[in-house]
Amino acid sequence: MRSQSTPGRESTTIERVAEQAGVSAKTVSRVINNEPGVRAETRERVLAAIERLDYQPNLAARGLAGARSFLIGLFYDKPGDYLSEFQTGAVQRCRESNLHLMVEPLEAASPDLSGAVSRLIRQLRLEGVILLPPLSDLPAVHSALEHAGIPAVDIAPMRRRRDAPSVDTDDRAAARQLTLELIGRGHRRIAFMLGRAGHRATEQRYLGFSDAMQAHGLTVDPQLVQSGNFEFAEGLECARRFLNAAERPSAIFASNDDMAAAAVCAARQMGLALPEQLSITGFDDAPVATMIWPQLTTVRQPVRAIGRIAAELIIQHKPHQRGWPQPVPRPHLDLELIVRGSIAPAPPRKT
Amino acid sequence: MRSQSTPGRESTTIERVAEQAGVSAKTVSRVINNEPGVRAETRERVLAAIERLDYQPNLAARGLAGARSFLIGLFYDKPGDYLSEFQTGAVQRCRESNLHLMVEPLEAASPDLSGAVSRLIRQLRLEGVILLPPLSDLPAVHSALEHAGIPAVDIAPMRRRRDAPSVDTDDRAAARQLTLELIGRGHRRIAFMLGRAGHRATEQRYLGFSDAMQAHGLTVDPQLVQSGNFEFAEGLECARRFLNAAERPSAIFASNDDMAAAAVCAARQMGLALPEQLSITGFDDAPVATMIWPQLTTVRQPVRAIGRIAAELIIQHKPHQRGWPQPVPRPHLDLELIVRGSIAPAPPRKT
DNA sequence: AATTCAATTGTCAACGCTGTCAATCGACCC
DNA sequence: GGGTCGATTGACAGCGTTGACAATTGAATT
Repeated sequence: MRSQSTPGRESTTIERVAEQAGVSAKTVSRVINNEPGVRAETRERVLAAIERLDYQPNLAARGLAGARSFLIGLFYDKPGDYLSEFQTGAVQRCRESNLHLMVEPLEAASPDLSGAVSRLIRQLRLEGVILLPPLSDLPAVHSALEHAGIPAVDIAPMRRRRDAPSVDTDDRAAARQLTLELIGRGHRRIAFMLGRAGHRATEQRYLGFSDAMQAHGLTVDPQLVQSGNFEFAEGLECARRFLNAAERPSAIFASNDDMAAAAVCAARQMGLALPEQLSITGFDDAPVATMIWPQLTTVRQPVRAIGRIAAELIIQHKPHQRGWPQPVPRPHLDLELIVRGSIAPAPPRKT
Repeated sequence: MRSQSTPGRESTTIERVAEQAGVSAKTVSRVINNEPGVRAETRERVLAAIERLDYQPNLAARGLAGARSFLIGLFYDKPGDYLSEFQTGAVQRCRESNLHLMVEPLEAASPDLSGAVSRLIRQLRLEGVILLPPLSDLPAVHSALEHAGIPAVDIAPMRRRRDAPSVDTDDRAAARQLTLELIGRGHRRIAFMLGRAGHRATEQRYLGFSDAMQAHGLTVDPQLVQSGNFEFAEGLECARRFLNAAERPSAIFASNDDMAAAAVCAARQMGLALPEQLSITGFDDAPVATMIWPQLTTVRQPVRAIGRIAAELIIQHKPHQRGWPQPVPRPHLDLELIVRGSIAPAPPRKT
């Protein structure tokens, strides 16, 4: 035998299982891969042997010999709370199919993005890739992946690609609903804080807001639509501008919770009573939503579920069909409106 | 040739590079692995060929043929903001050595924890594993790893294992320093909110607090030391108990920012002016620290750097030396005290 | 009983690389 | 000129699994 570096660690091979079960290695392989054409009784016997020997197939060997690699890539740009939540969902789904997730941070702004992607996929032979925004909108990434013939799932992309699956939630509908909560409480003059440009969420949330306002014949004051870039700091500035406007809004709809938290701070610093004098809504149900007072009315994103579905889409994709079937899967996910203390009936209008 | 499932995707092999460079495959392998005993000129030639052909060695093949797998595992229990930050640091370091990180969530409470660990390492042949708390303190995990002869780095473990490396920060010193900031502002009656039991941070932060109090001859009222379990909700309860105490503390030291945010909420609901009537400190410099008003005085954890170092330790570990060298590496990391608006001089004492 | 055919199982090579060990090279020495 | 020795390089056999294809089995059919 060849000297193994890890002393004494001979792990069971498929050969040993075959011996135990009294079949050939190939048959064991068939059982492992759930291939058809194995008699039930034989399958049982093999399964028992696997169990008895506590056999685990070697991933590297499977990857080398076969067409599959059992590896899925998760490419992201910036870390964040939602990332770990998302990846946990994705890993869960992977486990059910004996796949593994390789997380790879990628500089969205890097000049050699497509080179980096190309190197990764050739090195790892990924079976598929999940792209988190803003990577899900970068042509450099898409083309490298497509060139290699590797299926990719876009998460919340700005523009859906033809023949490519994506996972996203109906932010527009949720934003509409959230806005209706404000309108229903008598708010008429509502400020809207936009997110970062180039994100689907930014666009959709504004559209939903707009829908609701229009449906009620309310006009949106352009001065009350400004960007906070999804960041607390910029949200703070933005909120101050809103609150110093000639005619103060009675509510602020922030496109994410961080900015909503900023609005809370700004309002408090100006001595406004919350939520009596100003209603505030956020989006995402981020940790901060319940760590401030008043707690934010917001929309919960099923982040873990989205991760799970993204993995599911890759897994469902049949390797031999290059490209995706028509129609491309478009799973639907429901958002949950969460009403908390940060909104209240609009104060009586000063004449 | 054997039919590849990915049509037309013939990636360059080591053989092709060898041909280009006019050497044998083995020599190319030597260059790739930085093995000694290759003439400089030859090395150049091979490197040039690799460059020209844009060759990427196949990970599965390397893993199968050689003693290494080029895979490091990151085992965690619960996702969270710090996880994605940590893993990003770890991946960065891995990249520099052409390694990859496999993230694997593991149920700390699972009855078959050691089985799960054992299956993972046999399937993946991990070169090393990074254990995030609380996994870094579970004997089931350690023993499975040790049994397989796989090096593991414990992150912030409660008890350091003999002959096993760990990465942690000097929370005790930082907590001491933070407490001194309070004492220096005249605070004498300070409440301490503990974290979750079984975490090193919980223990060390309290000790640091205790150190500082003792150094100044201040007594710690046992009624003012209670646990908020590192969670906002429980922190809220805990803060209320502190603030309703017969003699109210003039400051609260919360063991993390989430609980500090809870203290802020609790105080505000009781109508206290912050920070004039109550100073509050947190720990970690979590996102919430700067998203509330007043912003939290806290301690920044170099999370990404810790991740990087954890990977470094695994990488430095020489595979042929089973176990770790004496003395086991104990890298030192500095914490950064960040003074923000949540602390102020103690109000004059009533009497 | 011979034939047929689908179902089941096995044989063998190959996946792309590295470990082992042998071969070659070239400088240096007697 | 031949010999010696360390430095380089190469030949070759796997690593553990799966793909292609051949072999075997056994029930149904003639």
